[in-house]
Amino acid sequence: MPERDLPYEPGDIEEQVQLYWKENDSFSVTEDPDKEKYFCLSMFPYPSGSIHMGHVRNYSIGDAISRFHRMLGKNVLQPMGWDAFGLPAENAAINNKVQPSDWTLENIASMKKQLTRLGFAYDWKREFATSESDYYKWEQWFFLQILEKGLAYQEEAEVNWDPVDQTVLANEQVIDGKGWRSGAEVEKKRLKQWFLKITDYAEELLEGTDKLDGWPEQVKIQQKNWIGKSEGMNFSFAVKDEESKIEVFTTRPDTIMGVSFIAISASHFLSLEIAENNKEIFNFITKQNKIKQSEAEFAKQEKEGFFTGKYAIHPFTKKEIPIWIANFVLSDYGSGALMAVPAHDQRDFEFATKYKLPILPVIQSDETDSDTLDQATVEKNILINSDEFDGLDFDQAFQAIEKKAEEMSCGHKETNFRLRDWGVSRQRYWGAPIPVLSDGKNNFSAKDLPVVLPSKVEFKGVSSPLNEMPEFLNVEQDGMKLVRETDTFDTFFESSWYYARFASYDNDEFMLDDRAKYWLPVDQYIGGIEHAVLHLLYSRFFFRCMRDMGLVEGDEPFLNLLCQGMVLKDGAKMSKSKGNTVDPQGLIEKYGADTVRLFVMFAAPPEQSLEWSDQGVQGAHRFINRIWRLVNKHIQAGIKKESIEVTSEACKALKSKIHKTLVKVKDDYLRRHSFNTAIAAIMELSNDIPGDFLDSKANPEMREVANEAIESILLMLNPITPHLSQHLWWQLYPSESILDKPWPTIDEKLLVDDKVKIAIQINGKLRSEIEVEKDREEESVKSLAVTDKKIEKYLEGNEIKKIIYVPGKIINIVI
RNA sequence: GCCCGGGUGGUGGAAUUGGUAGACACAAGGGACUUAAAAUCCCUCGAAGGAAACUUCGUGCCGGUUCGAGUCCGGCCCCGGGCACCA
Repeated sequence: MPERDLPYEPGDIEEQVQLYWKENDSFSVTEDPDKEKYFCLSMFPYPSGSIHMGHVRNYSIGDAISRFHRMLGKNVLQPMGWDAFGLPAENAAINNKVQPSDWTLENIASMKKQLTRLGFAYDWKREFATSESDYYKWEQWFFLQILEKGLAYQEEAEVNWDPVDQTVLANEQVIDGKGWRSGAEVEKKRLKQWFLKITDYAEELLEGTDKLDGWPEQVKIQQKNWIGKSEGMNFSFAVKDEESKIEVFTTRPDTIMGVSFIAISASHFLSLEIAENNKEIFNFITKQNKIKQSEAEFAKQEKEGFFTGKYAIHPFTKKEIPIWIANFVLSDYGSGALMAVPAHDQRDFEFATKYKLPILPVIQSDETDSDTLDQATVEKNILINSDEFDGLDFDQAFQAIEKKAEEMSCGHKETNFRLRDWGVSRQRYWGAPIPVLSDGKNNFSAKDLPVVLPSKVEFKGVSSPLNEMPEFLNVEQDGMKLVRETDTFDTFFESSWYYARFASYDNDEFMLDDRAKYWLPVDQYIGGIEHAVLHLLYSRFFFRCMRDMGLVEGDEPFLNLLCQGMVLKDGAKMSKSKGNTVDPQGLIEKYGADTVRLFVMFAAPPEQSLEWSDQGVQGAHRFINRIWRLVNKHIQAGIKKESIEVTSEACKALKSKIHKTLVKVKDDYLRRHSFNTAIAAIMELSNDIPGDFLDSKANPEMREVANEAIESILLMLNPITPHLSQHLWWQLYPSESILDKPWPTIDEKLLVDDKVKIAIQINGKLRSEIEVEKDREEESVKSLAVTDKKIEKYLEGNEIKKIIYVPGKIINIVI
């Protein structure tokens, strides 16, 4: 019997348990064909220097899921790495005069220490940072494969340009249209940039979304909206007295007869043409084209436009339709022009109202008098005022209009996607260099050249180091003078395939090997909702590219997805800028890792935001102390493992409670990911152990059931408070590891009660309650209900109209 | 502006498929233990009325469906997040 070590000292216990894990290499896994594999992955962090509560929450959830699945006998892989390229390293370099690489490595070291202190079950041998050339050389190789397949191309694109600092700015570096350092008015600048043809996969990504059964509905909707497939028609409007034509795309070809103007964007070729001879329009489009606007800003701006003085010819009626330049037309969707139908589109309606343009209703609705309309009617319905198309519904009209347009060669059916190709070029230092050479006209793979960052280059706070290294920049290949690409990859490039590299982490010869086919797809992915679109969509795209190269099998990288909510304090998101952060480090030192983990898991369901509470942390700590005392009391009473028949009511009741709790907690962990209710159920069970069961004077039957309760509690808590569970398990079974203990076998017979409580309602209001045998006949239960003392007085003088009986639950008497 | 979430006691939350609203905690109040404090243990704890039994009301607001609605439907208000005016 080990020495009793009251009171609970988390620091010592956790250190001791973690040392045991380290010495036994407890979380190192390899491929095992005999076991079911389970790949549990939490989104890897950017190494900012120290972990925050969001990390603690994210990784506590991932660790609980990993440890639980290990108890189910699976071969569980839970790796961790570092998303190490990015802007903050450059900023720190400028501010602190350190190299981004040094700064990043230091941050990784301190964050790794913190994660280890929290006791997360990571297979650290697989750790990598994306800024290591051993990692990014593979994505450079991968990019060259993509390039050869024709999935990468160069094109001019707009960037934010700071004219004072002479540098490209990220969106977050633009504040109120000004550069964050210089304060200079930011300009749009066009640069040649690399794009990946994600649009080639648009249809497949969209179809795949529906098959993601393990993903939250809201994330799937966001992805679908982002891909944005819309089916409609393309119409070609001739410009009066001119050769040119305006192409428009519409999802509502049925409203073609209601077109009252054509709206074109400020960067449409016709706008630019007219601006040459019109100062006013020139100023208008210059203003529109000056700075890049976010979509939200674009949406909120007051509708503005200019009449071009030109007219388009309606393809069917040949009527003249004014052409307007309008600020609500996107330049990079469709053709940058649209047919405006104010009666049936709200934006068109607002514009038409402002500029007194005609509103022509062509779809039947309750309100068809255009003079009294106060908003557009967007619902599909029967066509009116549309000549030969009158009386048709949407589908019929679509067909008829399509046929006529085909005959007149002025339009055709078209499918449009919202999704645009992924621009991967960044004009930065701290990123993976794009491995391409150019002779000024053509691009060539930098296949036989070292593509890693040259180590002798010092970071000076300007874009790529290669810019300043003519001897490195200019190379000769087969007698041709070539120039090296100086841009680096978007950091989403690294995070789009890192999950796969964990499987083949030590392969020097190949990007991925057969081990990736064993481990992938990720069975459970956990991370913030802010990655609902970009990161997850790019990963799904890359996975398909890797599939098409035979590197991985299947279509999707992430089978199940859990998006955890934000951590709030005083109702606002915890952030440095708001100054409302709580440092996890201090809490871990004060209460221990188990308390912090227990609190973040108990305070809210994982998908919801979590309101921080210092008192809640104390509560979690108190519960751990209660378990500590409970187990110690139990051990002091003396454990005798004997299989004893359970006969007394109290013992039967507790045994039943144990098994019901085991079922609930397993379901909460496995299916519902409802850790807060799982913990609540464990608390209930621990409250339900009668005090005298833990007394040395208790009979063997009571002691036996108490022992079962204690063991179950430790096993159920193990995924959340692994140090406490392991330490106390050692008190019961010295030197036995709890990590691979299976989930206790559930005795189905104990889950069903002989007697059930039935609520009795009168007209839906609770009036009484009776207890009956669980398989008692319906008629018999009903007659018991109507003769119940409390019920009788309500029935007096009233006629029973109906009795509804929900077996085992409720009786409703309608009077 | 659009899209997606959410709104339940003093607080965090529970109610899993339309079936007893408030599980489990936190805070507060009262009590026990203690010389005292801390820790621990016990009791009370949605609102109003009532001595009590109990009654009425109550899940953002208004209406609907249903024997029965926190849960489903329609309309609205507020809060949070995302964004792409997608024609």
